[in-house]
Amino acid sequence: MKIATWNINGVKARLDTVVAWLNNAAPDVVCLQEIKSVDEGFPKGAFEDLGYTVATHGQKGFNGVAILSKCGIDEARARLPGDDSDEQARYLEADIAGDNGVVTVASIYLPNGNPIGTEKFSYKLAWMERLEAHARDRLTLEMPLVLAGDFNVIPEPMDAKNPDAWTSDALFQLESRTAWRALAALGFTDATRACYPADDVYTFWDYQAGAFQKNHGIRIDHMLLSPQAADRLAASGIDRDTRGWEKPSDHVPVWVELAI
DNA sequence: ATGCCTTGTCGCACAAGA
Repeated sequence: MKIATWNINGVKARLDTVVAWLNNAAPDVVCLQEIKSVDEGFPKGAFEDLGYTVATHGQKGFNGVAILSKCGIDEARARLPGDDSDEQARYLEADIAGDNGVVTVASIYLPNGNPIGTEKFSYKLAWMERLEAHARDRLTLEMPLVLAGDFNVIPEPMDAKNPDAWTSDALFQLESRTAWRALAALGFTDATRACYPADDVYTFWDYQAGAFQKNHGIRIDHMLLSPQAADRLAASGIDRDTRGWEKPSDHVPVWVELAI
């Protein structure tokens, strides 16, 4: 089962690009972030025509996540537990059956948190605490689980072309990185880093100042695998070329191939 | 030091992104 994640920065602006990539990359399951659409406005039919079952958790104008699956969706659950007053659409998980078992896949759009020192940063950290608590719960099931999405965290200096440029950014704060590490330490495998332990691999390049041309990138889109998912990891990759396409997202797809 | 682009919005500039 090939599972991918991609922050598309607006589904309406990106529909043709996403469809072209789907035809090319042929993933079985896709987690999308920043759809920037309400559920009713999501172009479900365009994806159903390609054989995908579609689940969305949308919001007007900002945020919004979705999951596409060629293996159907047994059950989908929106919203991260732990704060009923949180109205931002940033979490959706789905149970998906493969040929050799069921996997739970989560599409995550973790808060950016900038600027630091504001309620946006404390919201990010609180959200990460809720994510850790939920992940802890799910891990007790001892089932294949994939946490996929835009985590808005640069885990290590090697995950940025120019780490010094990010020292005062929420993505690279010690608190953000510590929360990421605590989450991973529950027993997850960072699939990209496991497959590319020493390479400069990035998933985001800013639209501004020719960042992609200078390869001024950062790695902030991640796929965390529970032990039962990591045991079945066959391959992973980053579809960097999509950043050079016409009308690109500022993020690129990240994927894993699991024997499920 | 600042803005650099891009998207969506009851637009005719602005917020938010990272």
